[in-house]
Amino acid sequence: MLEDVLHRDNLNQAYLKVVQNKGTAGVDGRDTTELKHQISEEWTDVHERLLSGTYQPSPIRRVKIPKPDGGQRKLGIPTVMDRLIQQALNLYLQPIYDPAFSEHSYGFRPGRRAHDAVRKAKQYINEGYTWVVDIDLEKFFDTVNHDRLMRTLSHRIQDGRILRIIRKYLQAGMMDQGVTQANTMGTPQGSPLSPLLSNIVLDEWDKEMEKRGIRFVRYADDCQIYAGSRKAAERIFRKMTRFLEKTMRLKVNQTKSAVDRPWKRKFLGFSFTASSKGNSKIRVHRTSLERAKDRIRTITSRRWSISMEDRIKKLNQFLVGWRNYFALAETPTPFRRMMEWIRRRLRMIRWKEWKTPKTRKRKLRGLGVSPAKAHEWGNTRKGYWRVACSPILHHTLNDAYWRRLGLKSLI
DNA sequence: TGCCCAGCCAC
RNA sequence: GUUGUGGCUGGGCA
Ligand SMILES: Nc1ncnc2c1ncn2[C@H]1C[C@H](O)[C@@H](COP(=O)(O)OP(=O)(O)OP(=O)(O)O)O1
Ligand SMILES: [Mg+2]
Repeated sequence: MLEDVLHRDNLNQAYLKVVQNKGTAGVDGRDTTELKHQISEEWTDVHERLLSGTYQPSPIRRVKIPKPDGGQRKLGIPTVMDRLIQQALNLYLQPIYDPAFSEHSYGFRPGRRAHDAVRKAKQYINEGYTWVVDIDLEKFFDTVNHDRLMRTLSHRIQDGRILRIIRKYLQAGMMDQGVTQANTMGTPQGSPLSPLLSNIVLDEWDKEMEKRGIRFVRYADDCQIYAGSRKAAERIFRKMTRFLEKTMRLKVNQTKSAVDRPWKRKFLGFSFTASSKGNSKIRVHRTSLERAKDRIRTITSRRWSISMEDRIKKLNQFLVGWRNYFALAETPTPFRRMMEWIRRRLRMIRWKEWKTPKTRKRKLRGLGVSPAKAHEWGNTRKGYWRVACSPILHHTLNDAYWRRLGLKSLI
């Protein structure tokens, strides 16, 4: 019921999410800090029009951002008011739809992690299904068919007012450089409701695969299907391509999709080691490792004026976060070599704040080092480095290392 | 247990 | 200039 969507508690939660996301303004130029004020001024009117079915959402704002593969991602940013309403719809619809989704679907779903999807994939491979049909959809969100989506929504949602609001959001159009344009397909990349809608769309595909007893793992539009032979995999690929394009009206991305061995493919940032004895292991895919190196290069770039301490803090929090996700890998990631590489890069930077022994000693004292030790270590750059910076980097490798040096905390 | 902040990853 | 969903890590507050 629409009244449940617009209930105080639901709206309050939706409001908090919009504000805490700290996103930027939509076409009306109002940002999240103004939302409270905007609600107090406009909500009674908006609420009225939502109930009477005369609410008209604003068009989305087009923003293009670079994709990791070099392409462009076209974001569609709704106004904060529309984000609030969509958050409320999402909070209401998520618990209705999510429990009915497939066990093998992992993307955009509460309580489900990419790690579980990768573990499941590994299990299939080690059960002997060593051929994979790797399917990715082309411009997935942008190609979602409105009529099909609305029809599937109408199966579970009785309240026609909710359906009409969702349809209005799908048809809200976009505004680019002052020109508004209507749109006939797709759900905006950047709308709070889009991820759930996309899962509602692809749930039909999940059900189709389950009906055929296919072993698969899906994360958003990235689906891995496992088979025992190349022939079987290719047959599934043809069947699924036909299903997706003919009956679902979506497009299979020919350059990103393929039938191959799992260890030749990337899935959620990981890949696998080759094995014919059911002994494949999870490893970090090289492109993910390259992206990490790129990030480190920019943090340790000489052209970036930032204090050494801040640089190391940034580096450390990146490495800790990065490693946390990729710790799932079972092959030893070359962390030690990476650390050496990072240290070499940092040493090449001329840090002017450490020019004199005096400033170095004062810093060490501030870190809780005894006067005698501060004198000893602060005299040389090398000594300062070893005590004040190196342990932080080492910390990501070995927690015991810097405790040994008698430093409690640098961060 | 709840809330807030910073960040990382997937899509 | 960068939206969204979901997950996770670290820190802080009571
Ligand atoms: N940063 C993001 N913000 C919002 N939505 C996103 C973001 N990244 C991915 N998505 C959503 C929208 C995409 O259509 C969907 C699948 O991602 P992805 O396959 O990388 O792109 P895509 O399917 O739109 O283009 P491509 O043709 O390159 O596959 O996930
Ligand atoms: Mg895609």
